[in-house]
Amino acid sequence: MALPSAYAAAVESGSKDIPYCRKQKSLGLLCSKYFLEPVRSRGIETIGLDDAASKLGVERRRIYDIVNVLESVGVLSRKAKNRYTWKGFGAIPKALEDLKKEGFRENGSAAADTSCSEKVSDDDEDEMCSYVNSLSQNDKSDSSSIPKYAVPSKSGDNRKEKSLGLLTQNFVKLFLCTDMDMISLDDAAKLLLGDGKHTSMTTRTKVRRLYDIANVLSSMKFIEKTHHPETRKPAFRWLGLNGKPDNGTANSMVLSESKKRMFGTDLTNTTAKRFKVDEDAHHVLKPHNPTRVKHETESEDEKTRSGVKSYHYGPFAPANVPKVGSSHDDKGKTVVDWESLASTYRPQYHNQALKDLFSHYVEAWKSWYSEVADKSPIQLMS
DNA sequence: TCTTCCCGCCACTGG
DNA sequence: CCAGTGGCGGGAAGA
Repeated sequence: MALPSAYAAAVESGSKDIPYCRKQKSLGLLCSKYFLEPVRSRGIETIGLDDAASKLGVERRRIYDIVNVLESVGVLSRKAKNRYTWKGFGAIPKALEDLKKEGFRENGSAAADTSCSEKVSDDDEDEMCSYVNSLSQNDKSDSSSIPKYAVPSKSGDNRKEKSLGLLTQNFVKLFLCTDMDMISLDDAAKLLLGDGKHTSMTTRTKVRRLYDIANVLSSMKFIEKTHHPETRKPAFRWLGLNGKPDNGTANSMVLSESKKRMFGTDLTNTTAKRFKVDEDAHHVLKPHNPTRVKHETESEDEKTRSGVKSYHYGPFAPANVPKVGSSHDDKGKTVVDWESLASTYRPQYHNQALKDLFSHYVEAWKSWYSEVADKSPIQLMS
């Protein structure tokens, strides 16, 4: 039953010296305590919310939070009222792949935005705006291993638009579809979930939610908290499938996590050195592996473009792939003509804060890019 | 003090 | 109508 609170209950029952510790109640801890650790030893089955709540000694409300983010990453799926099915970590690669594709696809239709009035001159910025802007839109793609928070009907459904699940997916997309490798929740909050136009959720609230999300994603080793090398500001860095609890089959991390951190690296500070590109840039995230954008690993048309001075690389460019057939062909070639697409979609932006933020990122990217461009061709082993 | 983020009220939802 | 869900933001623990 939904005991009000383990703490309160304990107090009532007489155990006078229970040292309430907030950290023992953190979503991340709860998540690993009940969902992650045990699940590996016990068989794949279904999960009951009540069971979880009582076992963890927390109120039901908390379980919803955890379950929502787990579901948005494919680990769980709602089966029925009070019941969730454990999909397992094996479902993650597919889910991430879907999210990534979805992210790129959304980008394509972003141009159909409601109010495109302002015309900015800086192209790169436009692309970034385009991408992130689209994150706040609902989509209706056909992939299906992850819950779709669609139904962009009328004004009434703000509920879903603000859901923790959607926020989680968009947060993850930020890493998957962008070369951002590290970002502060504050920036993420600014970037995600609407541009304030219609969404009334305040940044502060969004940040609170992002903390919730970050906690459970951390417990799953999707991300890790660190500090910006220079600023010391706290930020989260993407680990992807590398830190994932081994699921037996080692192939899970092969696809989908084409770029980013190489295997074995445990984050501790493996890539820190790479972050020394621009001193004058105060941004938090670091672009890297610009050419490695397509979700497939094979291609190597990188050098083809690396000489050009354009920044129309993938992650921020719309990628509405022509797409063969219809359903899922995980192996589709996502080679797109970024250049032309980029000039086709000229999204607008009307949020000073975001513009500033983007200028930031763009600058960072540019300096990094140019440096790498004429220094040596990117070479990453695979 | 500033950051992190748990708690639980209460509005929605769907059965 | 009611039980299940889950936004949302106050405010307290932690650093």
